[in-house]
Amino acid sequence: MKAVVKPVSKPITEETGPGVTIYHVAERAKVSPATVSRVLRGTQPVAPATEQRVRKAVAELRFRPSRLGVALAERKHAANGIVFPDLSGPFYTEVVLGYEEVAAERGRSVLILSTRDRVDAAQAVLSLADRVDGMVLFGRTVPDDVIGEVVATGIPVVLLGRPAVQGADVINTENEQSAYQLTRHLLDHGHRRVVYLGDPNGSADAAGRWAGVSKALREAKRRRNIAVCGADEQAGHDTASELLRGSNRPDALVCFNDEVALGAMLAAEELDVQVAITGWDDIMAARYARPALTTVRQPMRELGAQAAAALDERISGARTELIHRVLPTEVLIRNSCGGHS
Amino acid sequence: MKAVVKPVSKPITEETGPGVTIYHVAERAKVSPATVSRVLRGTQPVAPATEQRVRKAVAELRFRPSRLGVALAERKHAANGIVFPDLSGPFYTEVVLGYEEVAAERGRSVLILSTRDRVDAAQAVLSLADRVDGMVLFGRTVPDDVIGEVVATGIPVVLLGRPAVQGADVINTENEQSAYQLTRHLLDHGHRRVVYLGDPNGSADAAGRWAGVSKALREAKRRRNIAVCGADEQAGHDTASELLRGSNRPDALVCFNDEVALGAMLAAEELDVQVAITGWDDIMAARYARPALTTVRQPMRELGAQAAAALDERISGARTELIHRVLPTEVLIRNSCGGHS
DNA sequence: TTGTAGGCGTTATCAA
DNA sequence: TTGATAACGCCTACAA
Repeated sequence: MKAVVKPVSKPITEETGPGVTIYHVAERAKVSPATVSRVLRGTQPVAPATEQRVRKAVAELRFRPSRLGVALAERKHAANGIVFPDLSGPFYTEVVLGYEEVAAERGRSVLILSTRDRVDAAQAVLSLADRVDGMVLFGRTVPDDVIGEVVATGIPVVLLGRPAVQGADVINTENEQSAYQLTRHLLDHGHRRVVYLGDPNGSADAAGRWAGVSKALREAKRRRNIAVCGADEQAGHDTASELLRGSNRPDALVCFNDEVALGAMLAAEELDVQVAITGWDDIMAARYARPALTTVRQPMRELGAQAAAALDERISGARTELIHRVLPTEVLIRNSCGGHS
Repeated sequence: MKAVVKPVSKPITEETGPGVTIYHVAERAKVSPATVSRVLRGTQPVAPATEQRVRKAVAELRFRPSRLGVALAERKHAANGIVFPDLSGPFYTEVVLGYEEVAAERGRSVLILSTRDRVDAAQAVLSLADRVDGMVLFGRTVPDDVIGEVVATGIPVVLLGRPAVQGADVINTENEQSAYQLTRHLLDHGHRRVVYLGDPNGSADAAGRWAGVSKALREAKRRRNIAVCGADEQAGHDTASELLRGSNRPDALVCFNDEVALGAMLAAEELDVQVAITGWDDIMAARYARPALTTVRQPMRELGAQAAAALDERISGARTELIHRVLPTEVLIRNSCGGHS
């Protein structure tokens, strides 16, 4: 029996738990570290008797392989990142959950990064990039050139809710068609002056929705009104407030998302005016608002899950060509758009 | 000028970006790898001219130190974990955001793990434990013994919304006092038959709230009614539905959280009965429900932020003794508890 | 100020 | 079937 070759600085004591290395186990089981590794990973056959000894030693010393060592040797993190602008509202939340679930199934951990009012977002994203094997990026987080840099690092990137960037997969949810449908519905029910509340320059989603609204209005030979507006309750409230107070008051507001729509509802309530309102996302509050909010439901879990799967395919090399996928959404007509169902 | 000592398998070419190691940089700048490291980390003074050469080489080769190598050498992950049961509802979401924000400030990445209906939760938590330098665990995720194992691995652990476990920091939000206050309010306004909807065995929070309700009822010499109930909308709806249909119908329901309360409101609406209802958490839908839901607001962001800070203190060694902190909450009286403000 | 060399904890190739 | 050995990519005493 030869002596263990590598001299370990920390004397091999009977220490237990953290601090125990594969060398300690090897010594105790009277085998080489290589054999311990083989037993633990099942990469090569090991004699039953040897395996028993090794497993015994592992158990007695409570050995757990160091992720740090494994990661360096394998040259991979076994982790994915996900970057989102915020987590408010159930939208991102559900996406993250769907993502985490699938990633976990595939044995990958998930690192999150919120860029919410962070000035060094680009830096943060880049630094995340060298802690993961791949990452998904939501639109509205960092500019295109940063995404380019991430892609250049060589890790697979999946974009969500954002226009394509060279070298990255893209998964979006349908916007234009649903927005068109929503607007048609309003027009068909007699609404004449429809205004879109959102910022087409703010995100690809906002632009897509506006395109749909716009198309329906054009077809109906109606004015294509838009009120550029932020994406939260307050912005919705303030913008709607102004519109509803002005002359030539709108009779329908197609809002970028539910938060904006709910803010707008509040404004209408305050001013005691009747106006049809629609949102987007189907957040919980949308169901509880009175009248219940007409909105569009996106397959959020699915979006996250598909993103994780897409990443995994690229990381594992199972797929090399890029994908560009659009998931269908569902229009939910409730009462806020006029009381007809 | 001696040759670089360590022979690198990958020939040192003029390759750029990923794959470039500190040796490539060293060679190009005609210094040793050690010097490159010194420049990049600023750990030791380096002659200005040398520094220039190194920085130039770094830029030209687009060198980024491998996290894998750094982590192993430093023997730390520079990452924290957070384990939560779910992300539904803004509660966990906000906590995670507060956590991530502070962790990022301190230069740590955040790994998330959701245990939601995952059968191998314990395994997942343990495996997360060896990818991070410390972690926070929400109550209702894994049993005490698993937490014990995590603590045994040697990493600092912070518990949230869960009774103390040997060796871990604990941060909770106030439950009993607020529940007491809420119940007193109901009693003072003439409600006689108050029922608590929640499961004291389900979580420490649920138990604390029941304790407060219980105390108020006892003092008022009222029956201490409890209906064991899950923590989601559906459970709230079903439980309330049954209670409100039975004889001796309650005139007030103190619910474990807003989801339960909103479900209960739906049930009351369906049955067309009047009943005071209160929730907990102040989720967005609580404000939009009609009547608006009386509830209790917890400092969620703050909870996450404090958890991150606490973890950091322990990891950095700035603090060794354990803390056990309780953050104050705020009772928000709205209309669902009777219409008096 | 700079270089040498060993260590961090695994994995995996190549012999034996 | 098993062991020796060389990576993996960086950090940092210790020497010079």
